[in-house]
Amino acid sequence: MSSKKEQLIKVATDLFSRHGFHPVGVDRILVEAGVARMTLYNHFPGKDDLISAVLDRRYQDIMASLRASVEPTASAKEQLHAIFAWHEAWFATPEFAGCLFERALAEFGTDYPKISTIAIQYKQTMTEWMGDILTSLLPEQAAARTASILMILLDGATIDARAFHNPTIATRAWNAAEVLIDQANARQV
Amino acid sequence: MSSKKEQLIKVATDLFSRHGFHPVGVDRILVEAGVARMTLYNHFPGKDDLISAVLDRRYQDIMASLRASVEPTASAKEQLHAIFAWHEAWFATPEFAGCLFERALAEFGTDYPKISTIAIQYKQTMTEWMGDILTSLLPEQAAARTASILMILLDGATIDARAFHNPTIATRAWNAAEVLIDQANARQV
DNA sequence: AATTAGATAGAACGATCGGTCTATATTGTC
DNA sequence: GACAATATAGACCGATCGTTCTATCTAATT
Repeated sequence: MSSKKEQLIKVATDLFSRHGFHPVGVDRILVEAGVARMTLYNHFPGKDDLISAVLDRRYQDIMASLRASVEPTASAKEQLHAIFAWHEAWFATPEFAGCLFERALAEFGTDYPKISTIAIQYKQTMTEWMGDILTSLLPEQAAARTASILMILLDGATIDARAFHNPTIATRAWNAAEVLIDQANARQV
Repeated sequence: MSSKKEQLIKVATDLFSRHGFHPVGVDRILVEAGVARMTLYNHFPGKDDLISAVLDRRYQDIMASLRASVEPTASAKEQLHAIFAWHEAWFATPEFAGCLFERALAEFGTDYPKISTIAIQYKQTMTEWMGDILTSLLPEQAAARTASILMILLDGATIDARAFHNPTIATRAWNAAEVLIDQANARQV
């Protein structure tokens, strides 16, 4: 894989994260990456596709990092707790600026499938994953239902952590998640 | 108040909601509003201030609509349920495109105080309001803690409702909220 | 009827946008 | 050392950006 292409994705990810997708022009990416104009357009048909590549890379990085932080032999609740803890650590990161998928969705809406598809897929993958973990505790339907609530909690926590500059919101979200899991579990016995 | 100014705010709100803040140029707003260029700049120093005005208006409209949908004599849970029900109705609206405050925050970050302040204030007002309602059920600290969870649920539900085109997520969020309120209430007795 | 404030159309500003083209230079492979 | 692929700098494209200016016109107030 070309190192120039890697460099472009890396720099673009950083700039988009810091300033958003629309405000960052192609020129700025080129200068900051130290890459010639045509090199970008040889690797990507256009800016849209660079954004797609950035989101795609981000998707793979995040999922790998998340999966690495979850011990597969641990209990369901421990696994889910690890996911929430991963988010708290992320929120505390100095470069944290919200979820790039959410922001892409916010800027482009669902009208640009090339961009919005990845954002939605991320959400679905996360929900399904948590649903799978929950099947060891709950029947399938309840697991799916609870997983979608956990996703709401994660998304809401991510939003509020950025708005309030408060990483500990993840802990609060996990406390709520634990109550909901226990309650779903108790009800089902 | 000038009808032209009103017209500008109204049309800008519509366009920003549909396409985002950056992609909508001043020209487009002018054409769609049927207003001359200088009329806009006589009412607003610049596009930023028009965005501010749009968010400010939105803030007042939403709060008024929300407050009108909540029966002040009802029980705490009924009042909170009304807030969630309001969101569900909103999600089901054909023009629903996420929360404009969230999207402003996503596009501009916290670097533009003129814009981000209103978005954050909205979140704070909502959280405090729900906290106030909860004080009839819970001690002050528990009320504040629970309110911030309810805010997370509302924000997460708003995000996911747009991403999944699924208004019923509000009901799911309310079910979770009810469990959490009851649990906080039971623990405290 | 005179005055004043607000709105009008439209040209123009410099800056930036995403994208194309060309011609030269560098690189890695056989 | 030859060859093919990749990267380079930089001019250039038309379009759009937010904003300013001028000069005319309309509407309300006195």
